[in-house]
Amino acid sequence: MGSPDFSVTMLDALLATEHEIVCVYSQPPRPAGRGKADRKTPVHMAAEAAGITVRTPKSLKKAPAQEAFAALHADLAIIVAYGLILPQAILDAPRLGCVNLHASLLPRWRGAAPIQRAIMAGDAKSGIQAMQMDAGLDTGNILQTEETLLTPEDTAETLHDRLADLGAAMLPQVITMLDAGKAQPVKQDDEGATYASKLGPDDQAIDWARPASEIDAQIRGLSPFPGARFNWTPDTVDQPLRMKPLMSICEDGAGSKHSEAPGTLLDDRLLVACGDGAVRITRLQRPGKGPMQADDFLRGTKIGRGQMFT
RNA sequence: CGCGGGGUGGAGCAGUCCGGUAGCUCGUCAGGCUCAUAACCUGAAGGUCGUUGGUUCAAAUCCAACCCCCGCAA
Repeated sequence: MGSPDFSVTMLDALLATEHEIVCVYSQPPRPAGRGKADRKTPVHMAAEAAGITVRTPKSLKKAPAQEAFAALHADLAIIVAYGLILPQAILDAPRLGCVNLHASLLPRWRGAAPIQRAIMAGDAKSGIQAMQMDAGLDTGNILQTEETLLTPEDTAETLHDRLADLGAAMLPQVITMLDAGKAQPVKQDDEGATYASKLGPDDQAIDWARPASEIDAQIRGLSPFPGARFNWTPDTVDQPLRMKPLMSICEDGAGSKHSEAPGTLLDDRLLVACGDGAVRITRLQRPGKGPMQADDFLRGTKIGRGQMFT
């Protein structure tokens, strides 16, 4: 069970094993992209391409859907970023239970957007974990963990890809362990739990008055989707442009002291004054355009020291 | 038929409203200067202005259709 690209990586890993995949569950096709036409999820398409039966119920709370699931007589269910709550009846159906792969080091970042939240919070490390699902939100017992250290160059994209690869490598081991009855589930410590709530517009808007380190983390944590954003009004235009920074470097060391108002450009190469320190934007996107390196942007744009971002 | 932005030498852009010699910041190539350089100077190559049709003496620019790219709480 899964929906986005992240889950496709795990599906591919399963396809490479000897195990039989009796059915794939995914979110129903939804209006998306240009034209808002209904689109199948990445998992849906990948499963079809592999010739596997796909089911896309809107909910699993009702008896018919639960009976249909039980009728599969699956040994095990693997859930990766599926997006639906699984009622107890579903959790109990497979002989070996339901295993969830979650992209954080639980109990930190339970919930919807663990990858982005980890970077936005400036965490030193992240990871992916296999967990025996229970009725709570990402509260099940941990079966296996793979950690990875975060660097100042990491974005949601790089971490996403890295965790997907780690998860794909880990998944077959977990299944083998469960099948052999050798799994050793470890209880989570609810004390340190934090929640990775869904990303919204408030998460995207940059407040230049905040410290440089936080703004840098925000930019990278939301890159490339959905993207942080700020407004810039060029001299030649009267409407502010909604700019989307995709990569940045935090410059909050000794040499970055300044007395400019937050949002002011401190040089001609996109060094922006923050409440504390400054952030240099190194990759960005302007409305209607594709992502570009700061160098390319500067070549075609009149912008320099003293201008203001809001 | 959801809304919107855009396609101009290799890159990023201006020019389009108000038709009249294809421009800017770079890159590339050649030469020069320099102990030296991603620096500086001189010169050169490189473009059917997304496509097709229309209007016009004349279209990147105005009109129509089509193709492709991008953003909109993923």
